Amino acid sequence: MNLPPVIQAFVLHFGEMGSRWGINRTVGQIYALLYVSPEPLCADDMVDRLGMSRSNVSMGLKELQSWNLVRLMHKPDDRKDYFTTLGDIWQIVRTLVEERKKREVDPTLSVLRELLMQNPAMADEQHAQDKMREMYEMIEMLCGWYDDVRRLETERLMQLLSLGAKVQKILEVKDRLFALPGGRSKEPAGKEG
Amino acid sequence: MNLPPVIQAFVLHFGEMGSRWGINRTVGQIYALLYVSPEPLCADDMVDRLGMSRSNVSMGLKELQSWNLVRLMHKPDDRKDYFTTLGDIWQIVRTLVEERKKREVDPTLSVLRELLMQNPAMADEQHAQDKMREMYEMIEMLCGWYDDVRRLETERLMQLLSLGAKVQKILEVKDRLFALPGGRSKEPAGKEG
DNA sequence: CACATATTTCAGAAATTTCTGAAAGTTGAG
DNA sequence: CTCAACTTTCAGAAATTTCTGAAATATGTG
Repeated sequence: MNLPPVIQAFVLHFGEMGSRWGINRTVGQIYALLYVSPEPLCADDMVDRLGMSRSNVSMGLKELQSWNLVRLMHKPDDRKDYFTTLGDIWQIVRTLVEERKKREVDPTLSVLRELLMQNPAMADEQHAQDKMREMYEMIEMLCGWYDDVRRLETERLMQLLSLGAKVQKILEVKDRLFALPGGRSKEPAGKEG
Repeated sequence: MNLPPVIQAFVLHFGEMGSRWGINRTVGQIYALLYVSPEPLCADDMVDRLGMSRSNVSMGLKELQSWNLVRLMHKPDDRKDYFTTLGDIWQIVRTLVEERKKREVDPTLSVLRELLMQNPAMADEQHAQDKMREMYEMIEMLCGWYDDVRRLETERLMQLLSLGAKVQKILEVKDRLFALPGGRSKEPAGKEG
């Protein structure tokens, strides 16, 4: 590797992290390098700095493009492809979550839905389906929440995150304010309304 | 494998998912099987049903115990170790998040903190540190939020999730209610009181 | 088209991870 | 202590994933 020490440490760490999250180590390194680079880099830059083969860089970039994590650019009078990460860190996280949902969560929901349609042949299958339903409903709930918050502007999202569980307190106030004599204030907050 | 079809499909799918998230396929299978089993299972049960070696099951269970995902039990007059998953699906997700934070997020924060202390030797390092700071601050913010919501009871958490971005509307109402003439209502919502 | 420059593909090599059987370790009962 | 029942360890085998160099492909230029 041919990088200033601080950048090298960062790149190595994110290579490791990547591989713990099912992302190829070198793909993690390429992305980390792009993330901290002030200018777009071409494949040969990455070969120089990361010390991996040209073909490996090529495959890594292809992978990153398929994840929408990287954008291809050109410079005038230069036939090389240059790459950058796109957006700020919040946009990056949004993209990561979106892609992982598409690739792993949605297919899991499909599988669960399909298995829940089957007729249980025995008691164990019946019980298994109950557990699968429990899981299905949780994932659906998380997806519903995600679908809602992903539309927020980053500014608003950060506001919400800063609030944390204090939202809870606001809800309690709301509950008290709108409490009806019949005790309807205890009904769970629904999405409608 | 020696499992009813619905359970087998579930176990296989979660083995796949596990391996996409950096969890060994067979560990995923063991956990999936335990999750849908109505009764605690012993290692030999798992060997029978999953068709893997006894030693593999032993290692998988050790791994799952280190993640606090599985509890060891005993039956009267039986020297075997029996295992179950613990808690409902929400508790499971909490445990997963907690452990992953401990193993991956916290160490990442340490690395970033350390790298941000270094004196940048050149312009590129300076820029890299700016990007690392951006990342560090985002992770801190997410952790702060997590630290808040993880304390909520599941019932409350679900309520919050169902609300989704509607919390936003409540905030807007609050902003209007407490708006001061000087325009202070536009300050970002802080964690302090 | 021929050439130079650049990228991609892919078969096999290398590295890593996972899995297994055999041996060693542990534990409770007699 | 000895035995039987059970679990863990671990070195090497097997499987999988990653990486590479060489060849193929693509593309802009004259």
